[in-house]
Amino acid sequence: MQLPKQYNPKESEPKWQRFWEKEKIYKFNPKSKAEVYSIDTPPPTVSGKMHLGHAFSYSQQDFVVRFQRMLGKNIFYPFGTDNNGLATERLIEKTKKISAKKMDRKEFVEICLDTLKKELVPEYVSDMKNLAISCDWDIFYTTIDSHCQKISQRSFIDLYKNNRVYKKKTPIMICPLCSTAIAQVEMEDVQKSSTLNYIKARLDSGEYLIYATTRPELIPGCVGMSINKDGTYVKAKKDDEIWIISKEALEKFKDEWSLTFKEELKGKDLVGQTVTIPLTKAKKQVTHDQESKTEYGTGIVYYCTYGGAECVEWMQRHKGIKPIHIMGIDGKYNSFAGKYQGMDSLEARKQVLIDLEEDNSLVKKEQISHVVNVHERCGTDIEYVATEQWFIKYLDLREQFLKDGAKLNWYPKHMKQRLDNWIKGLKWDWCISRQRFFGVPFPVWYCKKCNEVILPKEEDLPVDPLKDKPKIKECPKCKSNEFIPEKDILDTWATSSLTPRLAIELMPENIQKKLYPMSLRPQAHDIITFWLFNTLVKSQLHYNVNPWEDVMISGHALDPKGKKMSKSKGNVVEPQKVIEQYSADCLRFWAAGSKLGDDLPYMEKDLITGKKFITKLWNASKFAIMHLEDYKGQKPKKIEVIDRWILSKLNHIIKESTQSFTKYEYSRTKAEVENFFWHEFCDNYLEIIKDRLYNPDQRGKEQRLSAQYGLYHTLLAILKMMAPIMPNITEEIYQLYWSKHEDPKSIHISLWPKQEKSEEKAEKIGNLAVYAIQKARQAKSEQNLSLKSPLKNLIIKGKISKEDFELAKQDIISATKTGHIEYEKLKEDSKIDEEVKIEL
RNA sequence: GGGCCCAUGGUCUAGUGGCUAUGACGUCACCUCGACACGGUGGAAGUCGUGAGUUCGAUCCUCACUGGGCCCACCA
Repeated sequence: MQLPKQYNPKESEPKWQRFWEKEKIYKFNPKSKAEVYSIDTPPPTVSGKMHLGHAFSYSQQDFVVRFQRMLGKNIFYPFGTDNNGLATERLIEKTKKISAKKMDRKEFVEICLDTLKKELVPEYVSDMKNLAISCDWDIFYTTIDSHCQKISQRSFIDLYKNNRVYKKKTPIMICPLCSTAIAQVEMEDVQKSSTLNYIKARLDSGEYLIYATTRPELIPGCVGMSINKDGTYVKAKKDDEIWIISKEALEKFKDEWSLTFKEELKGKDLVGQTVTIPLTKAKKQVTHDQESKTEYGTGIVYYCTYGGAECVEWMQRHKGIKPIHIMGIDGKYNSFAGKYQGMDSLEARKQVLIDLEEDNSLVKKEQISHVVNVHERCGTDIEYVATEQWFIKYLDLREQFLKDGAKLNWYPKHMKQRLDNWIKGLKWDWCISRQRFFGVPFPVWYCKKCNEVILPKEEDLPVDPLKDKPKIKECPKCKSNEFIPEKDILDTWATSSLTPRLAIELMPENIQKKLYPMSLRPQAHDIITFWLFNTLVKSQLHYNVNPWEDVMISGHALDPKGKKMSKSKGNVVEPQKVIEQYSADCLRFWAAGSKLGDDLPYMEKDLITGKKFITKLWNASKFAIMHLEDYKGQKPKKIEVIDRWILSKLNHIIKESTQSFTKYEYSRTKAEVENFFWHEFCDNYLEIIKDRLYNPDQRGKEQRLSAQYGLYHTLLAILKMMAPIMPNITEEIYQLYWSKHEDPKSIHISLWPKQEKSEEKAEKIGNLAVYAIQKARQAKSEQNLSLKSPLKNLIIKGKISKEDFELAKQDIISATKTGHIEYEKLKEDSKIDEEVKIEL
């Protein structure tokens, strides 16, 4: 058979993609009795094209899925996209140049759905297919479709009925500029310079507390003054006034403020006193708070509604305190802010500082630099405002979640710590409501009269309360017939935490039982605390069971210098271009180069190595197929010792790579097979058997058949073991020859090579032969001779018997081109195991 | 501040309580050997981050430190 001289991935890869699709190679078979292996595929957020990080982690999960498929399992490998969140909303606003705020929600949602369906999702899926991801593309969901909306809403109703959700007025983060609630993930840390203001507040005793704040403008919202009861404070004389600050603060400001020390006191002596806040003249209690530190500022802090997360927490610790809501969701101060009404924080700050100065209450302004949370989109400082929000109650279950997390099989193990860490640090219940436009609506109406919550029946889901009316005629409580729809939408995580159900419920009910809990959740480490945890929570709350058995956590793709890739840095590598230039197999080869969980810098040299590997595989296969043309799969009566040697070595590789792959250590499998193929198989084995293959007249027909046998089985096993990593080139070679002799119509549904017994004796003989051949090569190389130049004499000493040596003798002669060969058996107790002498 | 990971020839990386520490890229010399010059053979290159401990013996185990990365919290 005449094979093309070169392998052309540009032709080959699309050809096999079409083949796999047409032949339904990756199709889940609901009727099969084989063991099911189900994957909770991460639904990527479709905000543009597939990026390198996706290519990296989806390749890694695809390696293990392909391996499991080759173990003969029935693979349930769905694909979904996550489109219900903010990312999509923003992308559509940007690309379509529209504003959700300024238009009808219905209309906006229509545009989003349409763009997703026609443009974003198809392009993304096509990228995934080009990468040879082996999902069953017919099992497809997108988190905004009605199937997903239904499941998401059902989840909410279920939790509501089990008293696991509640609604509460509580502070949330808002962006005053965008006039909307935002989530933690939408925040960014920025180092900003700011002013720490020292302000004087009069105690009823006539003495003054000096407190420090970067948010003086919140003075109308002040709810309390706090100190640390265990801290040491001092009274100091300032002109004719007595100032109270912490001992540390006195050290700092003694000279600057011309203070004279008067007496020391404990923080607890201050607790319970009443203090008058300047400007507003409001009277507040001095209380203890564990977070008040004597070393910061003056050791005295005022708390407002709301200066930041710490104020929110303070309010929670001090139950009796009533918040004073001075700000609306637009960030503007309301009537509770008195003369500052209508201003935003920046304007108010200026005015308050002027007023404080006039009031003679401003002691000092200090320039500081601190970290501020800003909205990543517009850079505006985050504000906290109290609004009505829906929560899932789960803080009481933390202990249980820790135990559930421990029951998962973690790959790699240490990633579990991140989940534990997160669960232990949980302080809030899970806020699932968002004041946004594009997403899954809450399936809730309220009775206009008595505010009773009205829920739809499950069979009526999904509903959009803004469009749909409740099916019931009147409120079951007060008989009123007027209802108000809930306008909020569910947070994206409330839906994506249901991905196992979203996928499984695409199957008939009798199949669903086989699929849950799922076998594997593959994902990257950055969202363990969100996606992994949330999915665990929902599964436990709904079904009392973990959603999966194994979790496989992959790392990140980094730029060549080991830095994060980001558009703003301009160091982004586009996987589409890499595939175009090198092929999907090369990209996957690179992705297989990192240990599971490790980050991996993108290095062009690794792509080149992959390309060379493909070429080598192609050339070696070309050679093999050429010599296997007349081979009919028969087993020779006697297998030559060198052939038994390679088969025995192969067995070790099969054993190790199977073990590695079972533990999700695809990088080891790749490295082991790569090394075995290149150095053992090509460099040694192929060179040794060439003579037998080319010259059966001299070496014997049976001896040639033995070489063919070794060649056939070893290369086939190598191809199979590389197939999960490089599905295209291995399929190409398989189809050129092996598919005509083996049953499965694709290498990807062929069975993973089985480990057979190793032959220790054959290995010893073969190893000695290879050692002798290497010595001969070395001798020739040192003399700058060609490797085909003949040797005069080759004397080999070793511990194998003379008879055993005879078995490999002819192969050694032909591989070294020696004119004469001698063998001497070393004594068992000899210090050296082998020795080779060469005469050129 | 809490937690986790990493540190091995110029670069990236494998690995193990003990034999000359893996491989790739690069580099140097040679070789057109009937698959492959995107190749082959051979060579040079590493005190396995620093310090201490456990041990007969540590690159591997323990502790501390230094540097890099990640996650979480974050200071009025």
